[in-house]
Amino acid sequence: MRVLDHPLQTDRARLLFKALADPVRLTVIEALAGGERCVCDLTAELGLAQSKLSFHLKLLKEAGLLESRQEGRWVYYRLRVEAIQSMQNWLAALAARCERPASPCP
Amino acid sequence: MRVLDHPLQTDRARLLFKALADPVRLTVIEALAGGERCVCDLTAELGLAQSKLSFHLKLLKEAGLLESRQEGRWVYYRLRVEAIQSMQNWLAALAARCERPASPCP
DNA sequence: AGGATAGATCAAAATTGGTTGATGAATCAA
DNA sequence: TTGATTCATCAACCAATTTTGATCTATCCT
Repeated sequence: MRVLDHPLQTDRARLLFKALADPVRLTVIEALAGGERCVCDLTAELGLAQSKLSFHLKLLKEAGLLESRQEGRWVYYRLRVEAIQSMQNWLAALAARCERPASPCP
Repeated sequence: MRVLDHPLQTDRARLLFKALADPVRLTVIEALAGGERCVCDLTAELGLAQSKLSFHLKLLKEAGLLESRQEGRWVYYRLRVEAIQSMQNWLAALAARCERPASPCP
């Protein structure tokens, strides 16, 4: 991995972390871990105002954590497992760098 | 895992994600992935105002991502790999739930 | 002791984020 | 076509975070 690749990767990771840094969005994520759901379903189950849920769904989608498909009047959202894997990979790379032999002897 | 355990775990994860959801803090994290550093070192290397860096270091430490030790006038910060592992674990659990056989047949 | 340096803390200003209620677009059913 | 339903969008408001510059504490050196 070149050094200059890193900032981009990191910024992408940052957007993913930011997307998960909110209680409402985490609730949505956990609800969707069980599988695809339509918006009205989520609204009811989570007891959220419709515009509020819509706001967070959009944000999660833009971050790459969700994808959606329309079916008639309904819109179904689901988790993108690849996004979760990206985060895992980023964290794994970070952890790996921490395990390094440490700096040259003093 | 009981259902009621979950909110706590999730909220802890949320705080970690939040801590990583900032460009300055990610820069700090990456700098510390190379090993322990003193504050003045980081200030110089990252070109940050001292109070600004101090603010973010405190936040990262409170989130459990960093720990520090004082040596004379200097304070050294380092990454807590356990925190990174916590995040990895949380994500792995989430990903595992996504792989489920999906809901009962329709 | 006196001066210099490292770092933490604080309050005010600036910025960013989230919520709310209203409105709009698309789909469907009658 | 009309009315109902689902969802997205918008602007105004409110709340949380971040930045900045100043001040404070502790440690060290002379």
